[in-house]
Amino acid sequence: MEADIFKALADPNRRAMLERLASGELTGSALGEGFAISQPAMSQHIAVLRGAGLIRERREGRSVHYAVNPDGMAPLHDWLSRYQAFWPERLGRLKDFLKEMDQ
Amino acid sequence: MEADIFKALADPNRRAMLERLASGELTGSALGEGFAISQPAMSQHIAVLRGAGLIRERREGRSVHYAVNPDGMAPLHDWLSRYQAFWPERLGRLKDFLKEMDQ
DNA sequence: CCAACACATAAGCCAATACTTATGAGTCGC
DNA sequence: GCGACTCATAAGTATTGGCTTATGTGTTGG
Repeated sequence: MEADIFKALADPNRRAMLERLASGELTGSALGEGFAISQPAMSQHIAVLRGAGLIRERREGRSVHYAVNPDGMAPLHDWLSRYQAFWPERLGRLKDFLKEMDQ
Repeated sequence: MEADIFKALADPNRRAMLERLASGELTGSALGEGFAISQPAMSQHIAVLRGAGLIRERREGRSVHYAVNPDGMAPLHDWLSRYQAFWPERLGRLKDFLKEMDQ
């Protein structure tokens, strides 16, 4: 699981795809625009991201709408939290951020 | 930078090494114990982790002590925070954690 | 129906990478 | 100084991974 996530994120194209999806749901062809790779390459990347649980898909007619999976990054976050002890100053900044959010 | 981190973390052996180092500083040979790979392989993995800024080293005599770099994971954390909007419930748990820390 | 469309799968190719053995460079104890 | 020790580097090999072209599967509109 965790390993699949790290592997999926190791590729810059896949990270870029995720970042585009972070702005909202997109169909496969819409997501592919701006990438200098073929449609099959995109499809394969999507398969990897889905295999890692990072995206969800919703078929609608002949197109498929992809979106970021709400808690797909959770295992990564959990893994990363093991190292929070190493950056107390960042915790402070995060605290400020959360305080702001409360208002 | 960011790309180097993701690439470094894509390998399970390197992640395991980091997790061992999270418990505290270790020399190269001590870090290598329990891994079924050769010493040069370990050394190469270490070079990748250092290249990604994830570990620091301290020479002491003929051995080298490796440790997690305090803010090496910061770029990863920053990247990940872009997706925090997708897990509000996790933010809640984190808030509780920080509140506990204050006491 | 049938042609165009949207996406997935197959198969092959090439580059990146993780591993090996062999060796190098520096340090320590005797 | 010399052998043992710790780690790094070199060079070669085998696997992995991302890309391509070609093709398959399902959907839609005329």
